This record gives sequence, C-alpha cells and structure tokens, in this order.
Amino acid sequence: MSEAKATTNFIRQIVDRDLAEGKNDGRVVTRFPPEPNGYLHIGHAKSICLNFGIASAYQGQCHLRFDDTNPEKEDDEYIQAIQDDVTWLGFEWSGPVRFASGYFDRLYDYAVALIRQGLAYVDTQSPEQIAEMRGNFTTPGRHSPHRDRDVDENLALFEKMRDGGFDEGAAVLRAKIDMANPNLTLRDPILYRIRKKAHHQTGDKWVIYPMYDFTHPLSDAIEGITHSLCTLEFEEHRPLYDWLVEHAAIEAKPRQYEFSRLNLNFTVTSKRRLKLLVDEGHVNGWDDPRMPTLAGLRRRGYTPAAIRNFCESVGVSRADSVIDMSLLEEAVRDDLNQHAPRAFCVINPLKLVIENWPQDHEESLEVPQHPQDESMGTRRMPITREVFIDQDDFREEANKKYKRLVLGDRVRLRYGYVVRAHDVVRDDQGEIIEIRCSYDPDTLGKNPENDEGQGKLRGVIHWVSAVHGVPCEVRQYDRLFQVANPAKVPEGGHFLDTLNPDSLRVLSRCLVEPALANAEPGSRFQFEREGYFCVDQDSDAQRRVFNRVVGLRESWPREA
RNA sequence: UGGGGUAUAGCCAAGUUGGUAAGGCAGCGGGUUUUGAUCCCGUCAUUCCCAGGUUCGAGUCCUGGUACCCCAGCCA
Repeated sequence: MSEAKATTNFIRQIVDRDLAEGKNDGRVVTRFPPEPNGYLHIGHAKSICLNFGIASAYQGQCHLRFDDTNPEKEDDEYIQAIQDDVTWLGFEWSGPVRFASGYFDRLYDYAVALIRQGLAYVDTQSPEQIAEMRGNFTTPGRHSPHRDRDVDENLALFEKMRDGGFDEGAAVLRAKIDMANPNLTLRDPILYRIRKKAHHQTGDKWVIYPMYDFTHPLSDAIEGITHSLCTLEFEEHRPLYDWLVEHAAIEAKPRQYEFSRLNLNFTVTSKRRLKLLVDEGHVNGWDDPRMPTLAGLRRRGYTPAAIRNFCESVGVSRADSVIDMSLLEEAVRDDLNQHAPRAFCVINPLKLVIENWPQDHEESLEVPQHPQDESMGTRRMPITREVFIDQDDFREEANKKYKRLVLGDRVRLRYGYVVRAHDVVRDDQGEIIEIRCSYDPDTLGKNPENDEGQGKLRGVIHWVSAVHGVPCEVRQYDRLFQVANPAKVPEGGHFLDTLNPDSLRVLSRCLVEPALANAEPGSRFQFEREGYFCVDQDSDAQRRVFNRVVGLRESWPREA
C-alpha cells in the first residue's frame, strides 16, 4: 500500500546533525548532476530520489545541473530526455535548469586565482609523459619539469591555452598538490585540458574545458549546495573536492558524501553498455521496454510512484549491493494493483461455443472496473454464444488441482455464467480448435443449485466475446540477460554473450474486450489472471499493442 | 603492489552513550475470495565475516586475520 515510509539512512543522519549544529544557516541544498551523455537509468533514479527526497524532507532545494564539461561525449538530445525523465519521475527542480558550462567564465577566473596563489601551473609535457610521471600504486610520482614556472609565465601560458595557441594535448593546467600522495587524484590533478570542439551550450567560445574534479566542487560552491551526494567511486576525489573548495575563496563550503550505487541483477546499468545495446541494435532504442532506462521503464508501463517506492525500499548505504529484480517488479504490482482498472484479454484464443445459448442472443454485463475499489465504476462487457478463452484454461483431463475448464466439468466464465464442457472439435492435425459447452442460465451472479451433487466449481476463467472481441498484439518481456551479473564477463567472453534471445515475445492473435478498443497509449490495465499491461505508443486505431509490464504473482502447484 | 572503502537472513537494510537483533522483498503454513491475484493471520538470524580479548553484559569497544569493491583518463 501507499508510499513506502522513509526509513532513516546515514545521509539523513548527517543532515540532521548539521541542522542540529546550525550549519549552513539551516539550509539544505542538494543537486542532481547528470552528464548529458546518455539516458537516465534506474540507478539514476536512486540518486534523483535521494537528492530530491532529502531536499523536500528538509524544506530545502534541489538543483538540476548538467555536468557538461566534455563536449566530445555529450549531446543536446540527452539534455531534453533527462529533463523529461526527472519530471516524469515526479520531481521539480528549484530554479532554472543549470549547466556547469554556465560557470565557465567564473571557473576560468578561479583557475587564474589559483595560478596567482602559486597553486596551479601549466604543464606542457605530453599526455604520455604526464601519465608516466604520475607513478602508480607503489611508486610515487615525480615533479613535472614545469612545476615551478613562475606565476607570470603560467598566467601567460594559460591565456595562450584559452586563446587557442596550443594544439590539443599540448598543454594542461594542473593543481600543485603532492606528487607523492598515495591518493593518485592528488598527484597534481589536471584542471583544464584543450579540446577544440564546439560545445553544445557554449558553442565555440572555448577551446579549453575544465575537468570534472575542478568543475564539480566549484559549481557546488557557486550554487550554494550544502550536501553534494555522489556514488562511492568518487570517494578518493573528496580530498581534492575539499582542497578546491578551500582554495577557491568562495564563501560556501559544500560537503561531499558518497553512497553505493544501485545494481539490479539480470540487467546492466552502465551508460556504456546500455549505449552499446542501442547502437548495435540489440534493443529497439533507449526506450525499449526491456531497458532499465527510465524511458524504457516508462514505456514498459512502470509508474513513477512504483519507481519512487522501489528506491525508497532499497535504502541508502555504503555497502555494495545487487538488488533483486523481483523487488522492482513487486513495486509496480503494488502500485498497479491499487490503481489499474481491470480488463479481460485472451492471449492464446480458443473458441468456446455455448450450444444452448440462442443463436443471436447477446447480453451486456455490467462489471466493476476494480473489484476492490467501487469508486472506479463499472464497464459493460457483451457476452455472446461464442466466446474465446485461453488455450491454457482448458484441458481434456486434469486432476482436481487444475482450477480451470476440463472436459465434462464446470467452470465459471468470470462475471458471467457457469458452463460445462461437453465436447471438443479438432482440425485435420488433431488439434483442438473448439470446445462445445452448455451454460446454466440461472448462475448469473449466483452459484448453481447444488442439486447435481457436483460440489464446488473448479474455478473462474476470463473470456472475450467472439463477436465483440478486439484483435490486439501483446508483447511479453523477459529479463534482458540470462545471468544474474552480465557485467561479470568470463575470460575471452563478451557481455553480449549472455543476452536473453527470448527477452521479447510478440503474440499477435490476442483478443481484448471491446471496452479497450480505444485505450490511450500509456494507459495501464490489469488483464485479469494474466498481469499488468500498458498500451504501447505503437498503438493506433488499426493496431492495438499492449506491453506486459509484469505478470501477476503465480503460486499454483507444479503438478496440477 | 600503495591508498581508500564495505561485511547483519536468499536479496536489501535498521541498529548512534555497550543492555539482550527493526522493517521491506523472497520463502513457508493457514484464512477470505466469481482473478491460482489482492487482502488477512502466523512463521522465518540463540546470532551479526572469522579468531581472540575487555565487560555482569559486545552487532556495537580492543587486537589480529579473511573476503569483496574502488583508484594508475587530458572521462564523469
């Protein structure tokens, strides 16, 4: 039921403590800082929910800031898609959409200020030399021969960098920190590099671009971010973050805190791999319903509330973890069970002829949209002499655990009458193509008189009128990968090796009840006894396509 | 290999001055049910990575191990 209640986590405890100590004048300002180089996925949802969630829990603010410092990988396409996803998830950022690139001028000034303080220098070594001089885990780095250039020369050189006087790779600006530090990010980290590429926001104004490590803390400080939340891999960057905040002479002192990223089994959540799936055509785009992207989940039929509840339920900690896909699925079921109207859809149709039903007789049954929620109203469902039921709902013989139609036995057509199967009709191959049955007219809305000594009905099955049923296509999805951890590739293998070849099953001979003939793309239903479905955007008046969001929980005896 | 992290049930995760292991998901058993769904009830860690130690008392403190994750981009 309802929104999962927020449990505490270490981030909230830090905020509580800061507030108790009166830090930041009681302000709480967070930010969600995506790089526009791909679509957002379920892992980002965790970060979005955390950042926006903290802000709203403390009457604070959360900024949306594009961390766009690398024009080579970024694209305008992603900027709109990311905003759409955040909005769709149900969050509203405070103020305008921000861009790190919007701070390039100020960032440049901060860099100049560092140079003036003797804390940064222009290094004109080659990339190879710089890498080689950095040392490694066991060997300390060595000073660049340019480390002690005087301030004026550095200023002139940095200006020359800015003005295009160097080729790409010919010079970088570095912070002067500690080449022997065991933390490699402190070995005179590069602050600016030369890229003669147009930037999606700043055009060709710049040929030098600041690095993430330089940009992020200063952007946070500029925006007055109080709590800068990021994932664990940035932990060793924190000393540099603090160093820059310390030396850049900005009043604000944002603090960085790291949490573990969200991993889901049987899928991948790395932009690189997701992009590969798209680029090589293993899926049909970023919004393919099998993708763990927000766009994919949305198209699949996931609701924002389901994803928010899911993120709440997985919690926030610093321990590496892999969340079971079933938790995500349970989150949508929970939401859709409450809110999705019910409908009948026969996936694999098998004709059922009610022999004692008058030839052209029709009845219109009034059935609830949601059996547990009267406020959702009712709909009309026509029943006729011939209906379709699912092939899986009929057997010529079965033990009593099989709660569906069996030759010679009775079952209820849900919301309609009780029928008894008498006979089957076969085609030339011997396949059953039709069931002949009779109905008991006195069983609408009540149980049959028990004078036949039959005991209880076997069960209840769904059906669709053969006359009024609407043809549709159903797309059933399965996990994208066959192994729990596709990112763990064995020696000599490739992560694509474990792609699930049956992740998409298209069933095109399905029949849905007429009430759904004009269902809007994006609308969601529970197809009773089948699962939750969402009208795909490929649907139109001619063709109706339903995506299976997730099946109903199933718990019936294997032997039946 | 140097540094930085993390270990509580099948999967997550609370546990903050040491006081006798929350909660969710999964599982199991039962009840209601015109969806094998939902809903409801019950059950599910004598034990917290391991080994010692301190203490009346340790998941929490101390010592020593072990396992896993991250870092050697002019990516973020």
